[in-house]
Amino acid sequence: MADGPTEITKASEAPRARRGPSPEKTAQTRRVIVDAALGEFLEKGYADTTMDGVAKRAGVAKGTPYRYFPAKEALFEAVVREKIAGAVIDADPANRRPDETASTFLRRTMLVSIREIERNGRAAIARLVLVEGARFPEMTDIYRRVMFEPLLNQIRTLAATARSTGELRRVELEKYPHLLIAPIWFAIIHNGLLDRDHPLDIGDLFEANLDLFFDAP
Amino acid sequence: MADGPTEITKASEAPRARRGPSPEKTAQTRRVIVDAALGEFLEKGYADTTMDGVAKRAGVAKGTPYRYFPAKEALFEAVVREKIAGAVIDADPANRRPDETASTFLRRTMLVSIREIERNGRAAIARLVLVEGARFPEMTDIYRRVMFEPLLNQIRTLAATARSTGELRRVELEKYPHLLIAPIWFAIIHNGLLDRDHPLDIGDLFEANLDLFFDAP
DNA sequence: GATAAAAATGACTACTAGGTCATTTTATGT
DNA sequence: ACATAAAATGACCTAGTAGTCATTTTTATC
Repeated sequence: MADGPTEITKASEAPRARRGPSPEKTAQTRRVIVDAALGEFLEKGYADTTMDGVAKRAGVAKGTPYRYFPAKEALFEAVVREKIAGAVIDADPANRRPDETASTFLRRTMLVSIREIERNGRAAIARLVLVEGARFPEMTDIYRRVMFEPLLNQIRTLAATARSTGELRRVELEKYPHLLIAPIWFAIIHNGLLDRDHPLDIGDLFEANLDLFFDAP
Repeated sequence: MADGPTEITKASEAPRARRGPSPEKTAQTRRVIVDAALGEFLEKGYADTTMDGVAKRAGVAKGTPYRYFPAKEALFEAVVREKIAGAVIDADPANRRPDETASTFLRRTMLVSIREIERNGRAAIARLVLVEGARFPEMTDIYRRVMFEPLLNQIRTLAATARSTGELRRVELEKYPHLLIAPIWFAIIHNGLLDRDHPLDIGDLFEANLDLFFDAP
């Protein structure tokens, strides 16, 4: 997937002696470049980020990133792919404790990750994927498969269960689980793209929304 | 604001005889260029749109757009500025009929414009503003002032009124009028950027959301 | 039809930035 | 120390595109 400059020694050959800098150093360089690239992409967007700028920020020469990524596009894809991974908001019903209400469960799982979403940079990545999505449909596909659809399905399942136990009276969540996450996305674009000067507290907004479905305590 | 190629005759001078093509023709050319530019910007985004491409699409020569707009940036700004204008979703309480419930009023005003939002291209413009917003903060400012804040204020006012009459039991709307429009924005980015193949019906989503605040009929 | 003023043209320039590669540096095994 | 192979370098090449402007075309007036 992501090519490094080091040839992988085939198991069939005799493991030839390795010369030159250690693989650890190489991996480190790669990491520095990816981190620098993320910073540039977040600050300037894809089009306004230059490979030279990335190299400068990483403290390497113009040509070095090209030893790890064949083109700017590949660098971008690698960056997003590697940074999306940890960005999952999880509400897997399997983790629900016995006798825990759906409402409490959602506060313990979703709400907690949501409250960190701006601080830990995941909101910024979401915005990056959104904004560059038209140019990189594959990127958006990954995002959807990894983050989006699983969460919607978890919410749908949870809603169905909560309805059957009588905890949830409203029917809307089963048809439109989107209604639970819409305020999160709204706040993400609001805070980063629409009104940076008056950021919404994403956690508070989400809680207010939760109260609409599950009556406030 | 938007310079045309024709000098404006000052009222103090004798109104000299006008030569060359009529102002109507000139205005028409300008319109053709703006429309072509909108098309290109929507399809390719700002960075990937070329002035030559705009000219070709408009059926004019490379240099012609520059007679109307000094630079690509100015063309983009003019395009967005002129297309934002009509894109207002309105729920001005002043238009509320006597004895009309808040719920009915919102269905008659907001819901109607929302149901057209994809068809009439306003969703696409919203996405354009979002996606290019980082590069053109001024553009986003206009959007916020013209579309965003007025609507939020209208909703807030409406919520306060509906609460005082007892029609609205939930308190959330007064603190977070955003909760009413979040699903609209969510659907706009969902349909255009996240999952083009499975578009949500924005009107239905909005109605389901409305039912959360005002009990379903 | 001649004239003049504005509009339109498109070859041209300048510049930016992606990508290459011969050369140099680094680090390891002998 | 020396040899060697990988990693890193940065001058260089090139494609593409924003913006210019001398020239040509259009069209209303005389």
